Amino acid sequence: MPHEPADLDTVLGKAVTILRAFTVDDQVLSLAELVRRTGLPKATVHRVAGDLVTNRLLDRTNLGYRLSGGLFELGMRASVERSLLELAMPFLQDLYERTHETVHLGVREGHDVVYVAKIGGHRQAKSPSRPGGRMPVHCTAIGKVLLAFSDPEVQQEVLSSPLERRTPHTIVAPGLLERQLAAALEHGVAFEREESAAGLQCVAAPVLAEGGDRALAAISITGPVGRFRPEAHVTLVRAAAQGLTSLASRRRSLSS
Amino acid sequence: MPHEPADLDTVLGKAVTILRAFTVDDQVLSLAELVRRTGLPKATVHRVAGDLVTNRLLDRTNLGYRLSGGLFELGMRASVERSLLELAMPFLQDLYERTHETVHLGVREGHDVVYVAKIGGHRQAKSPSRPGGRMPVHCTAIGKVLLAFSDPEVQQEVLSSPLERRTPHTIVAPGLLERQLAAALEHGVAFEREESAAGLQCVAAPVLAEGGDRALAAISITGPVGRFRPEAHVTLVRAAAQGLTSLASRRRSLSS
DNA sequence: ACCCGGCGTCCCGCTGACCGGTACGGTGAT
DNA sequence: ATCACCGTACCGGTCAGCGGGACGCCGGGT
Repeated sequence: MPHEPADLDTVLGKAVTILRAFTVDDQVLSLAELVRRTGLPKATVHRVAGDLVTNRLLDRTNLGYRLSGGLFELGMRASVERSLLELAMPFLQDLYERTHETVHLGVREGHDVVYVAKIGGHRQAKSPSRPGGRMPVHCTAIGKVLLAFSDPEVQQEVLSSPLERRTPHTIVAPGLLERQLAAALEHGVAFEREESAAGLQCVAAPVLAEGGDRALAAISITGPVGRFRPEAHVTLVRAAAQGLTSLASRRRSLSS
Repeated sequence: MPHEPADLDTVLGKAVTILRAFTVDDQVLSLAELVRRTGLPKATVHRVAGDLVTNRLLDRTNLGYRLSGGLFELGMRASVERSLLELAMPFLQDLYERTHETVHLGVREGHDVVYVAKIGGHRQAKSPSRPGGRMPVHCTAIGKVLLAFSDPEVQQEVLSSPLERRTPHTIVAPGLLERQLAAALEHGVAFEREESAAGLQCVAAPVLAEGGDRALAAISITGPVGRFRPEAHVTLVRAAAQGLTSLASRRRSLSS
């Protein structure tokens, strides 16, 4: 259940509906555009958006509304991603410094992976991912490894739902995908070869929870097909992920 | 005007009041604790918090409520800090790699600086700053340089308000502070010597807006008193900040 | 055993905050 | 001029939200 449409019969529901109408690419939306996207009556959007502005969740510009800095502050206090980020930064840092390729940290949320951090230099491979952004689990290395180290039920849940094809190389056959998940579970790494975006390859390793069979998060290294061979970095990602795993086990940051 | 108390006579006001009751250190709050902090009636908090949970802005654990991952996603879409972060990462990255000291990116919001990013390694100097966190402008290098490159009115506004003393070295004399701001404006860098936390020093340089007289953000390098000399890194921060300045001028991400 | 303080949950009748159809003024394209 | 589309403002009906209060649960002090 990715998007429960939120309860539109309550102020709060309308408010978050409006907030969620903003995507990563659309930074600023006009009132009319908000009306279009949310399906709410114009007068309502006008009023609620106004309230959101006075409550500092939205900014008003001459071009329209946009998500405010206050919302950024709030989001950065979100406990799980916050502690994760804090613990992980040094490891991600190391990885970047040794490879100079793009490094990701992500968690699973439903059928998607949500990127918590992304580190890249000036010449980084141009990937569609963004911190706070989402990608389908089945077409990314991080997603696969997260799925491999999930409860079998959710794994089945994902595998049995229709798999979106992002590129010609995206794996949509559940059988093949299932075999890759098994391999990922066995070796503690997953790969991706141009399955989410053309010209990109990835390796990913899991950050494990206490028991060692469930993943809290995953780390990946991404590079362009030419210079970058995922196999060459297996030990590196795995080491980083394991380091983070042992560090995380010493902290409380889980729960349902 | 740091904290307009939000309108408590509206659902939305109550909701954000509850959300803002969470601080960086208090990741999970019980119902009772929320009641205490917000001053709202217990029944109200119970209901609104419940609504926030169904709207995926809060998580419910057996220990209490906490800010959810959905809020993190939302916050990462906030336009200004988002584009800033995206553009700045490579520069921050470079700075870290060359110095292996803690690197910050921050913006000003009222009398505080809000940290947008923080990069540090395993052995980083332990500073009180956190991404999404706040510090008073007058006791940090970033804050000073941001203030120096602000409208004179806001500068006066800050200088004429009581300045909190964080450490014995915190500058609370408006006169001295004013002189430092003038120097920062002239040289394009500001310093801090154990003014926000014991044992830490900083250099910061401004990322300038189109006109070149107002700062959008600032970059800083932080290190421990022993091995770290701020003066040694002046050219480095300044170069990074200028690089980012020219990059930012080619993008639309300002406005009031 | 007993009580007591603090917790989370639930109930329920009153009321004013929210709703959204409707109308108005401005602006740019045709 | 005309039109389409925008943002803004009004306003009366009604129902969602309100919060005092009561309840059951737990743990710790006596």
